[in-house]
Amino acid sequence: MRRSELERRAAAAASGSAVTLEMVAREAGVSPSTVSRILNGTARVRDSKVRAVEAAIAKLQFLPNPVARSLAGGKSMSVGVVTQAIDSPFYGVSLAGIEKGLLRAGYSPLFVSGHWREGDERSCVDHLLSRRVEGIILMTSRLPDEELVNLARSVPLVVTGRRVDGDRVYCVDVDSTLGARVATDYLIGQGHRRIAFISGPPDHPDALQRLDGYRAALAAGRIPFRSKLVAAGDYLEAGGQAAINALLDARVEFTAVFAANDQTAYGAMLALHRRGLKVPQDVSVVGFDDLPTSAFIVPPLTTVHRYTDEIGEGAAEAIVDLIERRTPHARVSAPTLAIRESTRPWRD
Amino acid sequence: MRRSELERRAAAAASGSAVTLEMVAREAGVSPSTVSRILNGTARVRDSKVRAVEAAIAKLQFLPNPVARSLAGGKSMSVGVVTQAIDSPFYGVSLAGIEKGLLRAGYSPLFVSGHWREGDERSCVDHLLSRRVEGIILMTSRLPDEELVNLARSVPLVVTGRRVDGDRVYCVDVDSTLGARVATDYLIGQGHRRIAFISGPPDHPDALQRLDGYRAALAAGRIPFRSKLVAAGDYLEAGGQAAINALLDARVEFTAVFAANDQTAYGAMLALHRRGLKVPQDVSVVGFDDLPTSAFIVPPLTTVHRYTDEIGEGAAEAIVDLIERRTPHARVSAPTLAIRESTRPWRD
DNA sequence: CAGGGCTTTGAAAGCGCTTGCAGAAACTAG
DNA sequence: CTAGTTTCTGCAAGCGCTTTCAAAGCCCTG
Repeated sequence: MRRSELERRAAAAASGSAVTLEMVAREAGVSPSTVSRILNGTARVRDSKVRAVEAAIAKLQFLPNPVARSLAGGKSMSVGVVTQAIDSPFYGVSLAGIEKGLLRAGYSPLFVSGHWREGDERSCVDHLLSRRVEGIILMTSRLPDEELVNLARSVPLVVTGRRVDGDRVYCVDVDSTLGARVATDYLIGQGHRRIAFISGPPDHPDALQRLDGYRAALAAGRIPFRSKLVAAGDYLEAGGQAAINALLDARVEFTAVFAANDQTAYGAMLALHRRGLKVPQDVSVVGFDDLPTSAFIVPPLTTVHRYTDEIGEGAAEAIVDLIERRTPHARVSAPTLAIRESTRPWRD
Repeated sequence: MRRSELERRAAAAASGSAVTLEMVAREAGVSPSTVSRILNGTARVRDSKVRAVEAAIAKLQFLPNPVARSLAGGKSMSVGVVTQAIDSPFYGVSLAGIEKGLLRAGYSPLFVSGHWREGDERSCVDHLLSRRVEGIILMTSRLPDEELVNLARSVPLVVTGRRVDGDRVYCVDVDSTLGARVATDYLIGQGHRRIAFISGPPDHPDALQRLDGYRAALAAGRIPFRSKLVAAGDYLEAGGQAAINALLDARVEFTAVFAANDQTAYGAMLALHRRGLKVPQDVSVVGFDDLPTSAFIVPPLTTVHRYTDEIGEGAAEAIVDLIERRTPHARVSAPTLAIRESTRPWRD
């Protein structure tokens, strides 16, 4: 069934003769306007005609041309998605969620990557605008707040990974501060006092939030914050590795490491291993993100689980709400801690 | 500069007044056709007018509307990309390559996921066709050969991960058989004789190729193939884990494991660890794909490196060639072995 | 059964751009 | 300087669909 349709369509396209709305109209003995109205539900149409048109559509295997639709209706039924790295294990899951949520509502996603560069991101947005998208989802954008607010004047925006207040801007995000807090609390609860923190890139809003959460947990645990325990990472494995090496070279003592994301944690674990330190016997490690792989590395990583798919679906839902002038209410669950085997209690 | 343009555009869109080609024509004192011709280089135009139009374009910040362009010109400047799982770490890198290659040639990608399901894949293709893409890239498609050949009558195709012969079909792929051969050869060269193989899903062409390569290497090394050494995996971590457990439970003896992909290898390593076997001291492990993470797990994984970005860029290049009626010649480099620390020589 | 008020429907005018066609302009040659 | 070419360039007709506007049809009521 589906199969033959595909073939028919293929043949049609090959011969350059796609079925048009007009052909349907003729076949059904009504005017194009009527067909259009039935298709879009923009007006009541006599039942008998509805049936005739539906029959014609089925017979001709008509599929409306979205391009013509966009042009005529001024709406493209597509939304732009600016991600930073389509190949990052982290974004992948969100993107899948976005795709799912958008398709369900009849929109198609247009993915483009900003590569963490402000300039690239700007041209992505331009590109999307020129494609007449009806909304844009920005994953952890780097553009300044004010620019986003401004952009929102022309097209609704959903941003993830940071907070921006504006008229047609909606933020869907997990609470990174809370996640970091939970992770650090856990470590403290396990008896750790000297907890190193490997940060993310300092120009990343959520990296800062994670640091805040770490500090808040320390404060709550009456442990003084010591900047020597904080090492700079870059959200990548290499950064985590370098950070541990730096810490160890500086002879900083710690019994646990909280890495700002899982990739950082992987790098950290490798560095510890190379220096002869065992996880979790000598050092406990906690990550953030809970990448699919994290449950399978050796040892399985204790990490902050964030509901990444929810971010994606939530973002999709919110942008659709915004486009259709409803008030979005998408929320994502609070992060939780997935306790696995890279941590253990500490007793001095 | 860029900044202000974006703002201007935003404002324009907000007030519903995008700059049109006609406005440019008026500003430059020529007809719309002339502007169009200059834009597309479809005809010679007097120098003075070219300059006038260019000035007008710059002044008005005109950006042609791709939707109108598609409708009028019958070409959408977009190509569909059917991937199986946008969130798989493996596809990510290819997708990035595709995006890069396509954008460079002026096309935009439309990503959709088939989720490894034939039905989903079919609707993806339908969706893309309805969006009037000019070409489709299918990443490891599941559709039958004949259907693809047929589809190619309506739109040029590039398929990865398998071979299909047809008129407007081009395959870009790494040689999985060779990759598997290289990996297994290496293990044999290190003195291993009992090499287990964890396969991929049997309905996956490249999974079969990997098995072939494994067998070919054994044959070349005069080692009899033993089916007990082959365990079924699913290209995911869990499958690798289960496979090792099955092997161990069946008391199959082996000193090395060749996993059909890296994710499988991760799962295998975890299972070995849980059973108290050390990698590489007790068992050597080799993977396939060389995911970015593989260099950072403990121990860093020896694995077949495939130039995934080349697959993406090659696919993009090929589809553009096909669309523009040139003969594609994109090739991807042969896989190589990234030797790291999950393997060691074996002496009985 | 005429008149009023709704509902249903078609004609036609676009949406912004491309392109075939034919007239205008610019050259060349005689 | 004119006829014959070769270049330019504008007009107008779409691409396939949406949407306004007004005419047509329908159902009541008095």
